[in-house]
Amino acid sequence: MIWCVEDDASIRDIEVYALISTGFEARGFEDGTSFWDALQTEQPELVVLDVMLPGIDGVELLKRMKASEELQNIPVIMATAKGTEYDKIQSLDSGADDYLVKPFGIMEMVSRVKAVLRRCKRTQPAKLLSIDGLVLNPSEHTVSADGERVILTYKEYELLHLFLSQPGIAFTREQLLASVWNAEYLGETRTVDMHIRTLRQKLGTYGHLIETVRNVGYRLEAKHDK
Amino acid sequence: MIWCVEDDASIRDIEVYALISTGFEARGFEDGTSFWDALQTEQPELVVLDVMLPGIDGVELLKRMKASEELQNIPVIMATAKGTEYDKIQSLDSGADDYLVKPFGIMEMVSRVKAVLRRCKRTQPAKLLSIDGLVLNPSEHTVSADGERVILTYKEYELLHLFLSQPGIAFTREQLLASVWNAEYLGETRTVDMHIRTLRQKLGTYGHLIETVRNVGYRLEAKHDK
DNA sequence: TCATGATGTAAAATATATGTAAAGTTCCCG
DNA sequence: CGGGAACTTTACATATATTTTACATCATGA
Repeated sequence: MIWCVEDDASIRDIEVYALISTGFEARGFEDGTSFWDALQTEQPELVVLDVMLPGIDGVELLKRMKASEELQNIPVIMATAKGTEYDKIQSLDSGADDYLVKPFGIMEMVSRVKAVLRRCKRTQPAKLLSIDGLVLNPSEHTVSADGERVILTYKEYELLHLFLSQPGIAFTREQLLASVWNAEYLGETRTVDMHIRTLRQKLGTYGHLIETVRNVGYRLEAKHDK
Repeated sequence: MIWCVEDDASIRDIEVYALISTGFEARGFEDGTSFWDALQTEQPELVVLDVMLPGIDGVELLKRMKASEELQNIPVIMATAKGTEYDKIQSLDSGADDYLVKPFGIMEMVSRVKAVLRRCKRTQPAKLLSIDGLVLNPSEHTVSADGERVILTYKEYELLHLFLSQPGIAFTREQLLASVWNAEYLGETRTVDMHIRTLRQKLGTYGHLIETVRNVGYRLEAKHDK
């Protein structure tokens, strides 16, 4: 969802229309106040923000966003009137991710939106996978049980990652081998069981979450019934 | 908070209004005495000061401010009547940060206020990235461990910068290559490991903060559990 | 209950990633 | 040019992860 804050209705409509026809979801705001109110309940992926606005101006809105823990990670592109050199620099200093100088072509805006989103995607904190007190953090590549760090090897981590990403569903050994290992193993071997064992051990109490499905493989029980 | 000292009520109101609608907090004073009194209890971020004032004049107020330990760091923009070259020079000599020649456009004033604030912001201490006694100063491009300067090469610095900017996050070698090196990465090589090694060495005790995430890459441990 | 196949367990054997050192390369600066 | 610093590559050592082997234990159905 992209939000465009622009007081000129015709410009705003073009922006929103262009973004929607490019495949984004988009929504327009005509002043800083309505935009700021909406921010309190919902957060967009990116904001295109005009500097000159009735009510609260764009630079002030930008500063407020960057001052907020929740909002500071939302990328912002500032739109400034031509020639306002001070404004341009001020915007960047306040943490804008890019700027547009009016009058700008609508395709330029779209491509800058894409560029900024691409650039920021890496920085976005990945969400956590968890069940009860068992938490897996993909971006940190860490696992903790009730706050205690659990050191896992690569395969153990990958197994747990797979289980947590689809709790409750049973995986055959072949599936596990295909996901965590790359190739296929021909001969029957106890490799998977081995790793399941060490994983269970390291998870302590939470090891019981990994159930064995006889003749099939393993599954992570969705609820902790201990 | 911006303070405007101006005896002409209509000009003063426009100034205050323009600043407020730009997002600043602002307050007006009609003479030098009330301004000076207020300075004793509260300090603004910046002052727009008219030269011609009833009671104490602007240049005199400026000199007093610059003579005061507490007040000398408050930036001041002087407003001088057109053609009074003498006032202009005297203002700058006395330590004004900028000046406006009457009659000035209200947006010009706002722009100069922003510009001066921006200029002063640079002088203020930059944001540091640190964990424990390990400090990286982006504006100085320096690193120190427990106060001791650590000399790093460019790549080492960039690596540490990346780690410190996102503590706890695990970076793959590909990500590190993409961030610190710009190019793409062909074939397996030990370059990253090499730089991690030298970085660890130079950081001494703090080198332990850089953890290796087997099969993935490296991560800066957020807490120092030496 | 017993037989049987599947899974749990432990330790040894193997494979692999990373640490380390040193040699080779590039690039910059006088 | 020449010297040096930073960077890259190579080669080997070491630590750790993974796989195998062998056997114990368990669940299930006749």
